[in-house]
Amino acid sequence: MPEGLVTFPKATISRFPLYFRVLTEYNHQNIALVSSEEMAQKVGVTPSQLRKDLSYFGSLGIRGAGYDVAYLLTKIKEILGMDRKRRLGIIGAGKLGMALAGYSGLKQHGLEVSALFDTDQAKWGAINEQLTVFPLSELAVQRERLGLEIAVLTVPKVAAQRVAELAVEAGFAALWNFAPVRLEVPPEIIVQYEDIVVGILTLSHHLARKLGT
Amino acid sequence: MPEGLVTFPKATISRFPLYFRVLTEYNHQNIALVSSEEMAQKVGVTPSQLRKDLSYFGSLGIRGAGYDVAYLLTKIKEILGMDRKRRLGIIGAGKLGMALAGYSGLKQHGLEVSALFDTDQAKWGAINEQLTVFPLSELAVQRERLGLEIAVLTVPKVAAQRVAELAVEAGFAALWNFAPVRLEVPPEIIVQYEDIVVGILTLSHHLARKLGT
DNA sequence: TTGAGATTGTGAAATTAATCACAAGGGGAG
DNA sequence: CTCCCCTTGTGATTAATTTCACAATCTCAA
Ligand SMILES: NC(=O)c1ccc[n+]([C@@H]2O[C@H](COP(=O)([O-])OP(=O)(O)OC[C@H]3O[C@@H](n4cnc5c(N)ncnc54)[C@H](O)[C@@H]3O)[C@@H](O)[C@H]2O)c1
Ligand SMILES: NC(=O)c1ccc[n+]([C@@H]2O[C@H](COP(=O)([O-])OP(=O)(O)OC[C@H]3O[C@@H](n4cnc5c(N)ncnc54)[C@H](O)[C@@H]3O)[C@@H](O)[C@H]2O)c1
Repeated sequence: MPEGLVTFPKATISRFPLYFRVLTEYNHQNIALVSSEEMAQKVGVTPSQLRKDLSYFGSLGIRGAGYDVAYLLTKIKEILGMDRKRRLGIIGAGKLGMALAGYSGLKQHGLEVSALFDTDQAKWGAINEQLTVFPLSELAVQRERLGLEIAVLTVPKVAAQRVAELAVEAGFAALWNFAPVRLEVPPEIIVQYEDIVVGILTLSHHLARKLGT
Repeated sequence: MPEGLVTFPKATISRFPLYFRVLTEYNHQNIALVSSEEMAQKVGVTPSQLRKDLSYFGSLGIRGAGYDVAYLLTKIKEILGMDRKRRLGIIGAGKLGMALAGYSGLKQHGLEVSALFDTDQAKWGAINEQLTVFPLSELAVQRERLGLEIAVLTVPKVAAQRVAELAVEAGFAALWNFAPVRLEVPPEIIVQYEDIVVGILTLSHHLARKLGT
């Protein structure tokens, strides 16, 4: 089955990080082999959904036995692009930007925050041994120097479109946008939106339904 | 059409916050009437999807004319439970918890962070005029006193399950969980997961595909 | 008051996603 | 080496969601 031609539900990819997490746990517990049933239970999906999800990327299991934990981990890393380190530059060294810069969950997944950028002069300079906040004018130079691929947008929403354009000009291939606005960028640029308000308002809706507003 | 009986796609609700945002903009610009085509364009959905989404909640537009901005805003507020203020208690006054506590986007949607809780004694006390960090033992008392409904979990993942149980015991009706773990709670408790790693790994996958890993 | 023009609301059709159910192997006991 | 048991991989089926296309009906101008 030629991997490049298969199409699969968009939701499939969003389940892979969850598979990755439970596999990491099994690995820690020195469990070498796991069945789709056991794993699916832990993730909260059906076994057939798990098997179907994996099947889009080849025949990754062992019939009659289950899935080899270590092997499946390396395959999932490959699928999610975790087989090599990806470097992030955070634009907007404010409350959220600084929280993300100090979030260990990123490094655990091969994602390294390597620089921050801000227009506020007062924020420029080293934060610690590894991290420095640069002025925006350094965007292209530091991207090149540090090998940054992904720009994280944690600037106020009014600045987001302009900053996105600067990031594209500076050569970033992908944007991870936390500002609550839709960005206009060239089609070859990958954009991932992270909209926290959608989550809490979904919750609020359920709450309103349950309580009768 | 009896509102309570209609079923609709889960994704419908997650589009309402986006509709709300563009309507707020129209409102600011003193635009009173807007067509599904114009609005859909701005949000990034098809006009028929927008109309279908709204139709699940009644006949909210005016045939031949469009949607009345002010009216639709009040209806969407109702649907999303924004017609009254909801109070949040943040458990875990760390990097992310503090960022959320200072996030103006919440208040703009009728969501008010009214207290924080932490086990770390060094964090206890007032942050500013409005906000205080309490010890976890105060959870039930302060929930009652301040009218907190939603517990925001921004604690390390190893603590999340235990903290969720404490929040339920303390009488919270809903949990907004930022820790990367599935929570075991009674079925009547509403849980919304916010998993940032899913987003960035989805992006990483697209990047790997595009660049050939 | 009437008719032309516009845009909604919505069944039906098309598309996409999830589940089912079982044939196709692989493992291991004897 | 063989046979039985077990679990995967996957077509077929069912379910969910989106898109289509047009009848319904509202506005506005004359
Ligand atoms: N704080 C949160 O918890 C949270 C949650 C979800 C989304 N967001 C979104 O993230 C963004 C940042 O929020 P925040 O709370 O961290 O705000 P903040 O004000 O704390 O930080 C914004 C930072 O961006 C910098 N900045 C402003 N204009 C800039 C520009 N043109 N180029 C580079 N840097 C610029 C500011 O100097 C500041 O350091 C906002 O769009 C917000 O809606 C925040
Ligand atoms: N930092 C981020 O940008 C980010 C992003 C996404 C998700 N998260 C998740 O959010 C959670 C918090 O992350 P963080 O970076 O803010 O960590 P942090 O270490 O800065 O903050 C954690 C806070 O929780 C407190 N705490 C620990 N155990 C507790 C308990 N049992 N009860 C109450 N409070 C307790 C600690 O004292 C600390 O103040 C983690 O689960 C993390 O995976 C963080």
